[in-house]
Amino acid sequence: MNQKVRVRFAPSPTGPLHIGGVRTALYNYLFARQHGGEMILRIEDTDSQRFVPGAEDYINESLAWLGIKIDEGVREGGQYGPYKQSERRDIYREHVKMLLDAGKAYLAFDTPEELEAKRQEVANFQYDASTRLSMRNSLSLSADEVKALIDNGEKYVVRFLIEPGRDVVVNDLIRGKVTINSSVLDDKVLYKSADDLPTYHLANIVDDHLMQVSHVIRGEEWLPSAPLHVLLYEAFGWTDTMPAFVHLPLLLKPDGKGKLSKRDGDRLGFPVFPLEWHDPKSGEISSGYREAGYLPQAVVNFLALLGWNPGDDTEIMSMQQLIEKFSLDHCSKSGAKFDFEKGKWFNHKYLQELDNEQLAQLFKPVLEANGISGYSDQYITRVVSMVKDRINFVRDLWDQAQYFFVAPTQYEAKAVKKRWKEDTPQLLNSLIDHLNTLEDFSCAAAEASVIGWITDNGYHMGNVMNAFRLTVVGDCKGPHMFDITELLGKEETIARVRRGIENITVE
RNA sequence: GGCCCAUUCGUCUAUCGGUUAGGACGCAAGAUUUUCAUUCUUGAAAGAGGAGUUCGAUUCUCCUAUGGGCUACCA
Repeated sequence: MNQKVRVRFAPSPTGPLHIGGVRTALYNYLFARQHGGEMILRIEDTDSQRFVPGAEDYINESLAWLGIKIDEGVREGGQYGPYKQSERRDIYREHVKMLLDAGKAYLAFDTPEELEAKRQEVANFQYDASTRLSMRNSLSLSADEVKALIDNGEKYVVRFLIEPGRDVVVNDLIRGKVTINSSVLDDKVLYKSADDLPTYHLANIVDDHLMQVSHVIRGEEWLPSAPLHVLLYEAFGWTDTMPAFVHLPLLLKPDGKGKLSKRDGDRLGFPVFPLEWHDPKSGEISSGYREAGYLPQAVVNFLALLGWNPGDDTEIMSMQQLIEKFSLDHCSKSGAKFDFEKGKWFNHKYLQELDNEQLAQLFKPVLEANGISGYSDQYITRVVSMVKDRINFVRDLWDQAQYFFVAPTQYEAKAVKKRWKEDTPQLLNSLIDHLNTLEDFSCAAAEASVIGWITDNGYHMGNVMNAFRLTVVGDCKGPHMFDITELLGKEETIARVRRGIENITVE
């Protein structure tokens, strides 16, 4: 590859960035970084009807959260700007004129209503070589008629004139050669006079060319229009510098059919957006990975492996490692069903790699939300160190560790039934007596002493320890018992055992 | 309907003509543990179907089936 690698991520600000879009951005980023190239963020706001306020900020914030860095864009600047298509009208007008002058495009005056009527009337109607002469356009109308229409202020569109009967070849880097006959393509609308804006197809080609994009890496939904894009490069005479095309397989619904959509998240209970999104119009809130407790590195790692693999069994990879290992050769061709369970596992793995101190800091807001305050960082850090291996999300820490902050007031029914026998209160009372004699309440000392006491008296280890745990924790679960009591301290431990004896009753 | 793309365990995937078809998630069992979880070990689990090409096909070709995408003055 002698050309400088320049890729772009070109979302449309019509709503929150979809997780599939995030993956496309990620692959672009990995590819660019690996080749020492540049990554452009271009805002494709050519549909004035669907523009959503806040969507652009959302895109920026999402990419930043995930660690996908942009080299050129609206915020970052760059020498090929503007990077927002609505600010490039002059450029598009100029290029539309080039095609018009070369006879490779024409004006069409058919109204949306007329087109709709035509589609009703003719099955599989397509605006192409076989039908264009029967429509109202600069090919079927005389020059005078066209001029009159324009002078009269009639709205028109510019359509690309497609020559039928040609096999157009798209050389896709992960699929190989894809051939489509130009006869199945329609004369696509390139520009709309109504809002003085191009459509995706024109803007895309012009911008990619002007911004010197070397590789167009996008979703598979664009594959059918790739031949059109090739034809457009030809029409402009840019074939020599045409970028390479890469169409990524889609992210599919975990269960049913079709590609992953906004609704699936709500339906199946997992986010499909990187960040929580508040829809400005409907007020509807869609959950995001960040708010659901995911670490950005986990999301990146998980997403990277949905459609690509490193060629070996490595699964846990940092962004840097992904950049080093990424390869188009190892991208799969078929769509990947979204496996939320595996996503959880990745988050679990990444959580384990965090320092206890870092995790403690993440835990603090959760504690506060549960009305807990006044604990030292050391205390929280020790709690975290004991329970971290059993969590998938930061918020799970509360379920696993709340007894370190609040004494149990309820006792798990199943555990009580299994572990609370008639002689348990009596047993625990003598345990209290023994605990009271302890000078050293540290884990090792307390454990040695209590176990000695149990064996000396011939008690059953399981009976004593489980009942003990039940009173202190509220359930028969949790880390090593004497680690808990050491942190809780002698007084609190004994108080809890006492309370347990008073409150636990067998049905 | 038309056009295009795809098809290996339930899921994500490895294999680039010769393998006991490998790994991971999930699931199951066992070990460890005073509990739960972690961890460890083990197990069940796949080449859509049919024709070719070949000494030999999961791998190459074709057909069928199935899945997906596109078919807008949306991207």
